[in-house]
Amino acid sequence: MKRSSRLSLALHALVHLHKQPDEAITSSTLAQCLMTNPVVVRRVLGTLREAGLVASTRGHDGGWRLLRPAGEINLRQVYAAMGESLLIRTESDPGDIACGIVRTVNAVMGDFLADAEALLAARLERVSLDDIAREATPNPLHPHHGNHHHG
Amino acid sequence: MKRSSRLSLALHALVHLHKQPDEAITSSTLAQCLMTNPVVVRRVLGTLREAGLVASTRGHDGGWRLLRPAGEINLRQVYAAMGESLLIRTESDPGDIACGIVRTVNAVMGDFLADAEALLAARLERVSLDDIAREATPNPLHPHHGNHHHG
DNA sequence: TTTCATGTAACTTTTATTGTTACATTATTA
DNA sequence: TAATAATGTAACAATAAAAGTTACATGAAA
Repeated sequence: MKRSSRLSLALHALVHLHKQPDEAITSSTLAQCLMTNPVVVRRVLGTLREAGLVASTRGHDGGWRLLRPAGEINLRQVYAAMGESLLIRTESDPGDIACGIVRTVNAVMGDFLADAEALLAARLERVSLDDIAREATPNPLHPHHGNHHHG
Repeated sequence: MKRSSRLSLALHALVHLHKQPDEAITSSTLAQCLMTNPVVVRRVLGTLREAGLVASTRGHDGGWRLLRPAGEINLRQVYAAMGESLLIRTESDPGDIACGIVRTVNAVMGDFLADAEALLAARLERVSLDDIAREATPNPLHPHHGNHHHG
């Protein structure tokens, strides 16, 4: 795994958990699916656990499970749980703000990004984990071309 | 300069050029204002030049100028010129797409981000360089609190 | 008590960005 | 034409952020 983000790792793991609800999946197994390291999986799923989306059990037959139906988990929750911004940061470092222009650019961009953030969150809320899972195993009636969540 | 992005550097430089329209400003002078290196300034402004927003002249009394009135330059143009995405990339590396779930996650997120990108671009288009420049020298009638471009 | 799993700290590797040096190119001016 | 002052750009170094790895403690079940 090179350029992936924790967000897409999280989504990928959640889909796997959703598709195998009967038994817990270990970090090692997930790591193979996600082509990464068990510790990385624990780090990512650990933050999802703090958000109440998954649970982990230790010891024999331990591993990770979904705590809620996939239809009740939306991407906004996942994205919020990961604490990542979908938007880049444009602020300069603290030493720079002596310049009034820098402050203004930061302020304008900050306002813009805050607006945009809210906008994106509202859109993410409309995509559920189940939406993704359904696309991952296309219904024969709806072949898997790119007719996604638009609208 | 540590965490700044090329986008905010570009905006900062453009405001400076706007505020001093009478003579060209050199990379070195701008570098001092932006607290960075002349070469970095050239790199950033070089891409803005390709987009037709600024011009550079070499030799004696050379430097950088704005090519258009600040009211005709909007943030969408700047952002497009810089070739940067405001959104993070969530795609995994090519080796990962053997997994159908990864492909689906990538596809869904890709669609979402493409939508979001268009949305943000439309909003950026409504902010002009002049808007920023005016805030940087607040009109006494409109003190400089955070009444920015919302709406 | 052995085994298997997570929890987590510490460290290394990798990648992207930024900063820097050096020098060629071009334009102006004395 | 020579000196000067600027950009253009390649090549490299430094930095920071992210991911990968190792090692081991902790907890639960057989």
